[in-house]
Amino acid sequence: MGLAKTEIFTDQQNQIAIFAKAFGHPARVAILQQLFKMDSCYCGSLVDEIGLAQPTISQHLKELRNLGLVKGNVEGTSVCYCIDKDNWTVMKAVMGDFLDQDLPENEDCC
Amino acid sequence: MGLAKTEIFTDQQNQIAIFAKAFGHPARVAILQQLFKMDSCYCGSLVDEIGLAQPTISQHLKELRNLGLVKGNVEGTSVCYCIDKDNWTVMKAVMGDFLDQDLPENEDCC
DNA sequence: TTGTTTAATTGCAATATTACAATTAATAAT
DNA sequence: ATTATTAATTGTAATATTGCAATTAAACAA
Repeated sequence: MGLAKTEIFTDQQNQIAIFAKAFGHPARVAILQQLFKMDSCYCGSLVDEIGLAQPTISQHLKELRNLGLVKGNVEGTSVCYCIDKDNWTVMKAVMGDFLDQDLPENEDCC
Repeated sequence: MGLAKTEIFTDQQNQIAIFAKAFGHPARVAILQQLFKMDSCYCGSLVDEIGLAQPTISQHLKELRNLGLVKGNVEGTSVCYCIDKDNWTVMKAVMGDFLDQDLPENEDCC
């Protein structure tokens, strides 16, 4: 069908998947890395830096904004984007709980 | 188009996106959590546990296997799956470098 | 007001993903 | 050999994602 059956999963599982999806495209990874590097950035700078068309970058920014990982500040005709530190911390905690799982040392079937 | 322009991104950015995509579906998150919890698991057990059809689980397992996060061991008519600890560690390092970025404390445009 | 600049939105085409029924493959059991 | 069990594969339908041209919106500048 193409649509995930989210209702059969826990909120935690769905939230991990939603955050992970945000990082599931290299353009969004690049945007976030650039925002970390520059502390803040304009949409046009990201277009120049990354090399995708302006509507494409704008669309990826929208997804990151909707997730709360990025926030934007209107400055005249420009919009200055930056990482939302608080939500980044929340995301890191959620992903960390998942990624930092550990297996018991003993058994291993494979 | 629907296909990411991977050639304009760094290997690191693409690799982060590929790993993240693996976690971008709650079924794969659930499968991995179950494998951590049980240490190992049969495909049929995952079908019962998660509640998606057998071909669907099998397909998700295949993706996780192709990425190297999971490995399978044939035991008669069953296949025992478990986490590939070594590759999980590699993945954690790659994702960690990305997630643990820090901003300078001072400036903040937004 | 009229242009200029910057970013968001719309519309569309192409590809990817998700899900499952039906089938096939492989091994074990009788 | 036949049957049962388990998982992979195939085929197909539905939805999602990606990318960009064209357009629109909003703020500033002259």
